[in-house]
Amino acid sequence: MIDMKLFRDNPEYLIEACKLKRVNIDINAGVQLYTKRLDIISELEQLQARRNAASKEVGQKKKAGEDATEVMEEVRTIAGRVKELEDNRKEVEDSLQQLVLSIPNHPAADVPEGDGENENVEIDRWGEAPKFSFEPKPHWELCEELDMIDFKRGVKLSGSGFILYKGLGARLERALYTFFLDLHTTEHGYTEWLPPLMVNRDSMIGTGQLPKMENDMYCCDKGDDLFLIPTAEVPVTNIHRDEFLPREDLPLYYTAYSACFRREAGAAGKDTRGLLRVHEFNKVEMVKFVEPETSYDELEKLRANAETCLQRLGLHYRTLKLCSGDLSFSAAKCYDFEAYAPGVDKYLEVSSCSNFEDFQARRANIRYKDADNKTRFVHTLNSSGLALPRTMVAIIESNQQEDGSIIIPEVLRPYMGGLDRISRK
RNA sequence: GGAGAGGUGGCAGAGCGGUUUAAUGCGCGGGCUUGCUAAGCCCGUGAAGUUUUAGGACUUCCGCUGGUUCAAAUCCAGUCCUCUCCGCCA
Repeated sequence: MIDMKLFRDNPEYLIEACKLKRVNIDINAGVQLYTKRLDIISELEQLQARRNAASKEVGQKKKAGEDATEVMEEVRTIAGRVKELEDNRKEVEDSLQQLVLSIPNHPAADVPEGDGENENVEIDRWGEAPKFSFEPKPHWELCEELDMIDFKRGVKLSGSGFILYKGLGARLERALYTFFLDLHTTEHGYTEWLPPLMVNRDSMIGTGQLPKMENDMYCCDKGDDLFLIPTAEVPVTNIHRDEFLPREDLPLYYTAYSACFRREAGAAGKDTRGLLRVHEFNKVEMVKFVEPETSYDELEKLRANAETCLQRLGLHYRTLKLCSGDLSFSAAKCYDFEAYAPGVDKYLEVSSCSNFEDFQARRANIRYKDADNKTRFVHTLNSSGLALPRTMVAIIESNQQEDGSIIIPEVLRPYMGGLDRISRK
């Protein structure tokens, strides 16, 4: 249940959040609903108090053998009015709930204000773009030539945006997510999970995909009301939904590999060639549950963990700090990492690294007791580490040779049976 | 899919229409006493909300949603989940 207090405490804050995130919502309507709700509750509680007392009185009178009809009649009258008020209350709370769920998180103070991706700020670059003595090819050509991906049959099976990996292509995919998982579990201190790929509605609301993004989610609605996860963030963050976390367990570091499913509604035709934008892809995700005071330090550590993935693979990349208008619905602050792919000559987003503060914890009701034994919401964070298709693009295009072969990054070779290059047959 | 059993506080587990103000135990917190690989005793101990200068007061919550009743943890219906057995099946 969302914290309704938001309305009373600081509507201006919510209005500002909507403005910065470029979301159009009438907060004042919510404030009115909130006030109305308080009035209803106030009358309701007085009546309930009287009813409880009177009911007890009936019991006592009956036990003493006295006549209780008068009190019984009073309770009956009260019960009618109570029913009426409860109906009103439910109606008001449903509307309010709907509104509260559609308010985005407020951006952190150091997030630049801006409209969209053009106003994101590049804050760092690592490595250098590879140089070629020949014209580098795009990955879709290389993958076809090296028999790594069967694009045509993938389309036959499921439609555009579904990838059929083959041979060493499939092996490289497996090598990549295995490498990431090993890195996070052995060097970065994360616990590995393997979650369900379908989750219920409560889970989708908990992390903030619903209600806003319902159109972008694959839904299995043959009476099941289940959704295919768009990221492992959803099941992994919801592991602790409706739970109290022992303070001594914090911070919790979780990682999970999963397939991810996105309808990408409205994105057709835009940078969709090859592996650039697909409906189903593999990803390794990192999720943290931390005490609020530490969450921005944890964000920097998380960021370093994600960057380690790119650095070990030897990929040139840049780091962006997202502006308010490009931040996701749930995020307070977010870094994007974009790997350079020379074949398409583009920087491709391979990871998003976000602090959600208590936004998801409020929706998913994830709490802990602080040092003063006060009940508080934890802060949640997550980062891809990494999303595979575009990482694959960057690896393939960056490591291509004039003869059309691809050099396999050293860290992946143990996962490729020692193979150091993928060549034409 | 069929049949049965069950879902109560951090945990275990009573209660099965009206002093339930949810027993009792464990755990946890505080205090006292005594010291010999320790224990004993006492007190306290769920969440959300409203209200009060304070102490406190009030409401809601016994899986969830409805219903019956003057009154529901307790009765009824639906639903979700767990367990046992049967069936089917990778």
